[in-house]
Amino acid sequence: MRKPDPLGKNNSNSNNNVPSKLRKGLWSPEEDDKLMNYMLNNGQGCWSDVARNAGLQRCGKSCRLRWINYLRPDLKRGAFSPQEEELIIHLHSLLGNRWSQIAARLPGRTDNEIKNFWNSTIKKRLKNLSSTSSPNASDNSSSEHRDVMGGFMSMQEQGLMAMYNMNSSSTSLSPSSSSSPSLQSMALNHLINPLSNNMVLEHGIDMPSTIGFFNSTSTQCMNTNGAPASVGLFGENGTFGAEGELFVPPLESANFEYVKNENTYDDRNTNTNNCLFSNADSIISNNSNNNVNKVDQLNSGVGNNWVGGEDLRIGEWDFEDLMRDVSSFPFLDFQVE
DNA sequence: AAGTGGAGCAACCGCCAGAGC
DNA sequence: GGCTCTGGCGGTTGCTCCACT
Repeated sequence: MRKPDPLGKNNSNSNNNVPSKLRKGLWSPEEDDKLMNYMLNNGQGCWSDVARNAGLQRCGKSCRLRWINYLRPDLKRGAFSPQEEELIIHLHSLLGNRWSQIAARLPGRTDNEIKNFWNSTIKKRLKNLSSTSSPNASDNSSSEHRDVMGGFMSMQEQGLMAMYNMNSSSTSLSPSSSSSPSLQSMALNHLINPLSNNMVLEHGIDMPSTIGFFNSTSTQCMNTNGAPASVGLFGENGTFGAEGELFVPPLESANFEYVKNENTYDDRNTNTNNCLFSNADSIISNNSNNNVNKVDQLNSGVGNNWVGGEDLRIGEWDFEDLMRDVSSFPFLDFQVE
């Protein structure tokens, strides 16, 4: 961690337009208080205005980061649960280093947090595993393999680990070393037909019949065989999904307003809001309203909407369902460059 | 007790995209 | 179309803590 820079000496800011008096380094408790109070009273606006109006000698970007990664009231603190770890691995295998999109599916977690966790912990485990695995890891005689998290690896992951092992001699095991999709993502992509927006899974990957996905041009939630899935149909008014059924939104879906127990959730402006809803009462499409988040909505969480008053919490998710569905869900918004 | 190295993590850096002029 | 500003994102840095020797 960096020391606070009370005199603002260390000021080679990347933004050349920022005056040199701006502070850098660790945030002091006083600065945190200022920013927190300002955000709670005024809500999010232009971040450079936030910095100025809150009386902070910080650039807007710094304020934004501090708020998103540390001060936001809906942040979940503490160690990652095994379920979260497993979900991160699954999502990373699908999305690569798209931390913000991974974070969008982990309520209360930030992209920075997940990125740090991956780089410091999971990557190391994968590396250790790849270095200790036999070179013939792709020769899977058994149907199930224990993965690094102690759970059973999916078919995709077994193949991915095989790719890891096959490539470990020629690459530096760097799924996070570039902005391109990770090795896992690339491996996974081999399992997905890239020619169709419907992305039919190949090679006998099992697709749960009760879960569908959205193609990029229609609102129809499809099954792998092209038939409508049993959940996830958008209606003309944007509502969909029977109560109690699992809905998995597409990554780059339209903005939604999540309504639960009369608490309206303003899900705009930030793409850290998309969540997997296991028991949403209703979800209303919300494409037109670009209002700025307001204080009362901030109090119920800008970014992810999982705060003290909300009765839907991470620990209450059906992670078993979540993992099963996510692991086989062909998210549509990523491409292999 | 002192030194050392790794782990964890907050924050910065640099790039990019979109909006506005 | 070009420029500037702003927000967002992924990669990286560097500081602190802590276990180990």
